[in-house]
Amino acid sequence: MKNAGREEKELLAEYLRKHGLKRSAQRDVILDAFLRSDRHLSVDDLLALVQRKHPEVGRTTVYRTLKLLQQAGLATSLEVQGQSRFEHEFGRQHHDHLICSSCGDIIEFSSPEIEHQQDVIAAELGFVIQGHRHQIYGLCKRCAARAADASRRQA
Amino acid sequence: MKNAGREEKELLAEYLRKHGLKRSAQRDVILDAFLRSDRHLSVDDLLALVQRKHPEVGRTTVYRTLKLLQQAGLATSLEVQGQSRFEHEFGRQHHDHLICSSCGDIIEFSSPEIEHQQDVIAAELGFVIQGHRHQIYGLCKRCAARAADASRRQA
DNA sequence: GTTCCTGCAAATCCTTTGCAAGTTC
DNA sequence: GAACTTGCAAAGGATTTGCAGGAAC
Repeated sequence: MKNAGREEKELLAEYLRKHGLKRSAQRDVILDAFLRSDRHLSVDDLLALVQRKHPEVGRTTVYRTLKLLQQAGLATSLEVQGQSRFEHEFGRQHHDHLICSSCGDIIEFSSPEIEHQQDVIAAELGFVIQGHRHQIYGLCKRCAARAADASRRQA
Repeated sequence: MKNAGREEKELLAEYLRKHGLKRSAQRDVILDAFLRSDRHLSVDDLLALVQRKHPEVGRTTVYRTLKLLQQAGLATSLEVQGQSRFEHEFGRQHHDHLICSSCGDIIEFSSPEIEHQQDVIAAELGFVIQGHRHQIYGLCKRCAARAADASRRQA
């Protein structure tokens, strides 16, 4: 795991250069924490990770840096319960999410069939797709099992 | 259009009775305004409609009544740009939405193929579906045409 | 009469913005 | 040194909640 995320770090550096922006210790640290995680982080999740080693970094900077990372193509966001969460974007194929309403777990899925159907629907309407969000809510395997168990015991 | 929404009104009455809740002038008026519209209303949209004839009704009551209508199965919500919007639920089949990022228009679609694929995906993961949200963003036919026009003129 | 409703103001949650001080190039 | 960044505090928008007065059953 040496040089983990080296490519992403260079991408950010390039983005900064191209846009006349500046490097900073905070940006380095936030990107690093972001890359080390493979979860769907909320702003506060990421802030907490960063503050473990750098308590002086502020929430505002995390917000601003995440926006930057999105613009640089390193992160994308999803909305879960009215809150933004962020995941890696670079080098990943598009996917959507199943979200467990019990434990909050977020599972990724991708479906060429669904993507294709979207195109068909849009084409019929003359609609030009720019993006989409598709979330499936329910119980993950574990929580479903637990729920089944509980109702069995009750019977 | 005599007795428009009579069935829905009875449904609400029944819901109130069953739950030991009370009827009120505000609830009548809000439901009525909601039923007369066929758009995807924000809380403030609905508030404005209601206040045309009943300026004394407060925003809080609209919030509370919309929650009630959802529980009674008369309304469902969708999230658009971090804001809730509401549409009729009773007697309607499930559908999802295309949202024009230029004019804000919301177009409905439904796709048995997509619904089926969702079931397949969930089944593979042992995930029990409770619901889903699927939104496609882009340009509606009219805005796409306008955009194409503008870029042509520029060339 | 008791219980439920209403509307206001205040509070909450997430996110953005103004600004003075600190950094980077 | 000019331009960009930061972190705080304040502002912002959407939604919820506490509460006293009013309506429904």
